[in-house]
Amino acid sequence: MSQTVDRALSILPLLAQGPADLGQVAERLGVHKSTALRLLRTLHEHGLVYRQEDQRYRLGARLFALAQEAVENLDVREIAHPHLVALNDRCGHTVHLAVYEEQEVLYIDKVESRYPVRMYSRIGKPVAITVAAVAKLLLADLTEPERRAIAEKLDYPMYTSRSTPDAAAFLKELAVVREQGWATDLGGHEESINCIGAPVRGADGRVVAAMSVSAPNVVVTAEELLTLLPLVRRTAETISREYSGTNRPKKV
Amino acid sequence: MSQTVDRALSILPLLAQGPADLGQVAERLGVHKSTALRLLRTLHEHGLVYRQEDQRYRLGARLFALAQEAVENLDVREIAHPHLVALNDRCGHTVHLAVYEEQEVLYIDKVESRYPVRMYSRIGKPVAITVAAVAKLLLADLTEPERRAIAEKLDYPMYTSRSTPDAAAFLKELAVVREQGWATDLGGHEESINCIGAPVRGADGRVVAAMSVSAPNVVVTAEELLTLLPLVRRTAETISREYSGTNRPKKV
DNA sequence: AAGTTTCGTTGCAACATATGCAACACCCAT
DNA sequence: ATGGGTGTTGCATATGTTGCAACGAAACTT
Repeated sequence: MSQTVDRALSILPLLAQGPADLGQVAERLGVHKSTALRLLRTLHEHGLVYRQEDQRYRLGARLFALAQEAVENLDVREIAHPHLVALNDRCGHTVHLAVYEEQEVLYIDKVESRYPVRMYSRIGKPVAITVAAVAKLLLADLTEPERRAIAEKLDYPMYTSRSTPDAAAFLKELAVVREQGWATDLGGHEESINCIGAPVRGADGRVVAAMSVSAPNVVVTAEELLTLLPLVRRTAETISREYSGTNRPKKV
Repeated sequence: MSQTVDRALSILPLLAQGPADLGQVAERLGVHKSTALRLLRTLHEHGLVYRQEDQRYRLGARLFALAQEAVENLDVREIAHPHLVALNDRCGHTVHLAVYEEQEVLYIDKVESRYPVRMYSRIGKPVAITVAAVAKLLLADLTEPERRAIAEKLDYPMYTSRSTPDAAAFLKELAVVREQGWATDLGGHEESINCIGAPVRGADGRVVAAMSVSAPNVVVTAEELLTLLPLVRRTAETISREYSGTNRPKKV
């Protein structure tokens, strides 16, 4: 763990929230302005940070290029995408694809129902890990000690009265999900939104990604949403088959 | 310029080419293995780098998350987006939005005609700078010495027989674009694809982004596409107005 | 199975490098 | 003019980073 690099990298999420000037960066990093300046300069040279005309800093172009390459290396996404679209065509609801990476669950694709162009809205943002259907699916596939370790490290915010309250309940839920091969989130994150999900598996049977369909209560009830379960599971299995079949052995 | 940070950041483009193990990273950085290890660890803690099962490193999904968050905060894009969609609704063709940054032109938004969900495909990727209509528009707005400096640094790949052949031709084209306030790419990148574009200007009149409409020959001829020019220019002007109007004075 | 190579990891001492300070330069407002 | 607000530079100190060498573990050979 390198202190200097650590500080420099801490600037990135800070700037992701919006442009900031030198003083703000220094303050939020807890370092002297001159130090912040030099770190920013280095980031700037690598194109990760951009300096706009008012001299404030924000994230730069190269970061986007890198991110693009990073996501291209996730070939699950490419394979899954057309199937997610097809699913969206049939049911009309929002479809998500997520992966587990380093103690986090991240959406890597999304097809939205009403506003097809508003796709970016949440991709890349960390998922509410204790309640989301995709998170349960991904965590349920870890080994028992891993699950336990993570469950105990997590916070359990009560987004709603139906949110997972604590580690014990979470582990129990994971066991259920693990056995039944699918997962739900019924109003656990937002009171009026329900969600059903299924796992995408690699050739060795391990879960490499998870997909879900979300819809608000006002459109369909939880019961109606659950009738889509076979369709969702079938889609996930189709993706799994294609992913395990056409792929080079060692990936993601 | 911080050496430590500089080395750490140099790892990212290196990994963008594909996964690498510790030894490879150390060698290509020209540092000792232990040094590379510590740098990688720091990158890892910030999620920029992911360690796959065979212990090799690759770019992490967090990068994607950061970029995503940053893109959301780019307000040109937010303001322009609905107008791009409206334009797409009317003409049916692919619509692009691009910005210039640090010697590069990048697409930051795209509304595609046939495959509305395939939006991600190229966003964030550098544009073919010597031929694309949006690139001409963005570069044409720079000062004369800047244009000359860039034009001389560029390569001029002959994608097709109509591609811009050299710096002289490029500068001449920029002068034309600058004066007429719009640009075209008629088969300069791909033989069968034509493109027309217009600039988005900020409060001070400077070009902050450029938009374009693209369509293949088989759908509409170049002449037919040109009839859309007034519509495209009007859209760009609408975005410009909204952008300069509702915003605090100093912004990208 | 034992030997051998390869790769990742750790502790440590020496050095190089990042740090905070203080002073300067600059712009905008009063 | 003058004051507060920026961003920027040179410098001496010491903090943090570096390479080394040795360890451990796993993979491959024999």
